[in-house]
Amino acid sequence: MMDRIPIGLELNLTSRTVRRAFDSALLAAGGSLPVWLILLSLKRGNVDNQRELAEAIGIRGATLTHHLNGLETQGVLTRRRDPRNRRVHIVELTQAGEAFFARLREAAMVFDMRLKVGFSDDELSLLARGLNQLRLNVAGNTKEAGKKPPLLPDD
Amino acid sequence: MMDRIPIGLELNLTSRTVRRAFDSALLAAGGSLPVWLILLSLKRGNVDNQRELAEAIGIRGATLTHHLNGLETQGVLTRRRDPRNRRVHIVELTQAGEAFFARLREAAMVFDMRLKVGFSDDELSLLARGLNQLRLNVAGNTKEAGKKPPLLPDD
DNA sequence: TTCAAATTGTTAGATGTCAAATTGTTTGAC
DNA sequence: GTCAAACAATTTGACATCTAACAATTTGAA
Repeated sequence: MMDRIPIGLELNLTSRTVRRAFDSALLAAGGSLPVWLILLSLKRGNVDNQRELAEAIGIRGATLTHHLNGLETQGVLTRRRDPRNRRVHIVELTQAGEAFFARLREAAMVFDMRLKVGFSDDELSLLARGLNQLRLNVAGNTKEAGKKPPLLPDD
Repeated sequence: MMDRIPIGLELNLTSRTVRRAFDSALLAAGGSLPVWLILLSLKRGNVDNQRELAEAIGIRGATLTHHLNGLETQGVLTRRRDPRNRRVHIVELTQAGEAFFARLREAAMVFDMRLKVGFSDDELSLLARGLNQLRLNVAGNTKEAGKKPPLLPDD
């Protein structure tokens, strides 16, 4: 009812602020946000190719290529053609890459603790669900917009 | 308790996805996200100088200067020195700028409706408060981290 | 078998963003 | 009055990101 700042603006400002703080924390460990996201996704092993990797972290394939070039030059990872499908590049961490990942993970874990201050488990879940709904609402197909179960009980 | 995706990753992915969709909507109206944020903040009239304007929309002063240069070249706005404090630039929309703003506002309002689908007023408030808390948690001074009132009633 | 369409990744060119250094202005201490 | 410090904005040089166009490969249908 009351006039509210559009949720999109709120999201944008929060994301920029949090990202800047996180980036600064990673910088102290020699990394950056996109690099961390790439290494984390690779270690999780739940992506099969660069297209999926790029989508998982919210960047375009071209941008991913750019970062992979840099990381390969630094000796953090290697790329080789998948013999079973030569369109695909198999991306693998080197030993140095593993050590680098461990260092960044330290910084990321510390930051995550700081970010969650003041949130209960339920509140965190709810926030995550809200964010997820925003994402669904702008997804290409309008199928998932306006999901079934309300986020809060309907008293 | 259960393993959860870090809220920072969730925030990052959501923000990128939503931003891309919004940017695309603004592009159809001849604008972009940073341009829209600048014009909106100027129209609201709650910032006194470029430093405050940049902070309000979450970019750095240098980035703002860059956009203002472009907008001034396009004839959307003018800059002149404040005679009472010649360090300050007074930024004003031209008539063409007002028309441009009106066009972008149309697109922004349509998008905001789409983004809010499935959210009740209370849910939207809660989401905004959660985002605000994240912002406080990474703010330079740790004073506001871990605020008093819980986001959800403590049953 | 062959070839058009789909898929994967890269390149090229443009824009958005930032930190650091710089220019001009104001403020405050003396 | 003078000058150092703070302040507002700009410039510079670097990265991050995007879209569009492209090259190589795979797939599927005739």
